[in-house]
Amino acid sequence: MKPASRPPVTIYEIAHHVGVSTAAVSSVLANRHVERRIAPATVERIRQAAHALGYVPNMAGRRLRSQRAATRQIDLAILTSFEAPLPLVGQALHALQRAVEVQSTADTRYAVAIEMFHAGRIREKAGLLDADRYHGVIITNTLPEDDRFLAEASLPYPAVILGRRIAGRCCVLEAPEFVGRRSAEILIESGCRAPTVIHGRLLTHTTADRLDAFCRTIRERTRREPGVIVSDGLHPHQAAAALEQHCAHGHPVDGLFAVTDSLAIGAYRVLRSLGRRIPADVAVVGVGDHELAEFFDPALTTVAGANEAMVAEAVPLLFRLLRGEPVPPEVLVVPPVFLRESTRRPRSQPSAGKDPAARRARTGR
Amino acid sequence: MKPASRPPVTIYEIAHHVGVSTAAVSSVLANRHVERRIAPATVERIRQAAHALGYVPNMAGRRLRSQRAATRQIDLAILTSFEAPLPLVGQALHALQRAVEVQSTADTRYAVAIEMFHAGRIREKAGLLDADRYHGVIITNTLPEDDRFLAEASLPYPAVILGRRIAGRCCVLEAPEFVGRRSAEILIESGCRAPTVIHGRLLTHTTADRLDAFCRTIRERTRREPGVIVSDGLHPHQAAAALEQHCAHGHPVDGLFAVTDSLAIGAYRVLRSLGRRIPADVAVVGVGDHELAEFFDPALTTVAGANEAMVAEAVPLLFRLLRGEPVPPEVLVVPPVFLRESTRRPRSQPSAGKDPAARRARTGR
DNA sequence: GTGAAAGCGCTAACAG
DNA sequence: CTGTTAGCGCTTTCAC
Repeated sequence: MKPASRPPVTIYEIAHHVGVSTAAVSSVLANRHVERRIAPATVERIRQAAHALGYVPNMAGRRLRSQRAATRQIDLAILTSFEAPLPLVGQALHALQRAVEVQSTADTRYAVAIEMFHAGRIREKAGLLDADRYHGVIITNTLPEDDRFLAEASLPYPAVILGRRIAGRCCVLEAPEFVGRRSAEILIESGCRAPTVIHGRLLTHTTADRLDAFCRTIRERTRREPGVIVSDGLHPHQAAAALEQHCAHGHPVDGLFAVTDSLAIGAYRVLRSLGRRIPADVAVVGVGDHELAEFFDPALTTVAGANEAMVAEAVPLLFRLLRGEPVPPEVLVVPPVFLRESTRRPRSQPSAGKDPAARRARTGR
Repeated sequence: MKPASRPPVTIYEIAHHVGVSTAAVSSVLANRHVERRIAPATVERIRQAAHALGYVPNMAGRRLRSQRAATRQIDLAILTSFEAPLPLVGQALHALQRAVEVQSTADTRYAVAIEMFHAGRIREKAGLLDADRYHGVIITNTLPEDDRFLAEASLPYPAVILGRRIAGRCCVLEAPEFVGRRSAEILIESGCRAPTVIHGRLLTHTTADRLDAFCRTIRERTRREPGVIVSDGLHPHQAAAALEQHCAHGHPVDGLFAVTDSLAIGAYRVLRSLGRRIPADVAVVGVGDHELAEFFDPALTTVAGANEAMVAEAVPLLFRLLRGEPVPPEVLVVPPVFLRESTRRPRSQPSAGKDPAARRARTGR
């Protein structure tokens, strides 16, 4: 943020500067000087002055006045973090746009904006609490710090929160524990003895829940500690590095749960380069937010992140809030599960005796 | 679009309805009734009335008035089609947000909106020509029909066009022919005898250019016609279906250029299921807009779409337009090339004699 | 506790 | 051809 500069230039100043009326300036700026039959020389002087003075139109003023056809504009926003993977934002955006298109009437138009904050620092986002910006927002990809802020802050507009539970707000969530538990079960059913989870250092509400549920389920069912790999970030590169190091340290891995799709992609590459076959040597379960999961080789089994489903719930909720209708404080979405090749471990386990790495992993040591 | 309904409710009507002044209504609606010490009963009645009448605040009015601290708001938008792949939009959005963050000052805030139109039907987009919405826009993912419209239309705000050349507008483009030509060269250098291109039915300026340049280069260098596969859409499924059918018809393919990354993904799967090895049997070149190209198996060689580079050029251009500074009518971006495994055809071609499909393909028949 | 009233920056109807 | 002026819907100061 740079310091403030001088106050905005108005058409009044331009008019004064050129020595004409504001009406003349207005019409020139709106390219309506032809109808107004303004002298070409004047038009030119007005344009020059506007440029020279650094005129920037005030859209609020323009809108307020020209809204003569009684078109009201509804301003919506999606609030997300810079660090978040874009696909979820893209999905939300797409769903919102489609809804908006349907909701649009001759006298109501919508604008969908995106606001980005730095993960964990939503409170520093300027203008967040201003009541003069948005009619409603969808908030997503927050970190726990952000959630805490949102719980205290009184946002001056209706909001739907995606993927987090925040007291007093309308939230759409993945059914808690589901993803972590099902992923653990899938790995166990695949015969894994050394199930391991990989996650990024920054844990959101959702990823923390997945991690916890996975670990708990593994402990309960196998009486062992699950392996845990912490990646610096969510990028495949980082996941690959973390997994590689984990394996290099001799930790056994024959089943991998990636709390996020991008982590699974990174894992695939390392496993391939280590000569570990999927699913024969290592079964992999990902979170299927990624539309390409089924195009991986082998196709990735996913306990699908509920993104799409969550978005589908959130958008109508936002419109209900906008209309002032009552909404449930919380909507749980149970994500679909896609069993694909990455966990379809053959019963006969043909490689068990041949591959030393696989055997070591499978014995849990 | 539904038909119009009654005109918007204002605080004046609420005030009238409840029998209080607009000042009272305003303070209640802004949750400032405590400072104003309004009677709880009145507060409640105002709230009820607002709800009952279906009050929707007019942000323009609010903003105009409360803009006392001289904060001016700059409204920017990214205009894209519903049908476009979201990654490009995501990149543009991200780049724009980061720029906006830097540009923000205490007295200037930015809002970045996204507007979506249906491919080829940008002219039907309501409010596109309204001067009271945006200070500037970035337009992308247009089809030729849209480009024609944009060339005629006089948009009432500065615009930067991504990936298309439109007379009289500031455009950022992939260096023409580069992607198609380089891709053709890479396949030829890989020893392909039956290079084939796959593209979607809808051709944008960019994809058409890639297709043309590819075909021309193949013809010039090999004196043969390139194979052409037309996919119904850009989705991997559709690409897979198209390629499968092409192969089923006995058309030889030993080199494939996918004008779009998602097409390459679909192709990978089909080739795998047909038992064709990449790159031994079929070399594949994609367009590397996809951040995951290097995580494919084998890693995909890409003549990178210039998306990232284009966006990096476009954002500063938009700000220069906003400041009224002169801009070049056209900026060409030469995309980087990433040679990866999908074209690293081994010199010895160990499979040439063994795989009948491969041999057939390689002889060009 | 509450109302009256002055504009925010702009457009457009109207009067020269 | 050009200027004057009345608001658009809202917030806020000031007066009661």
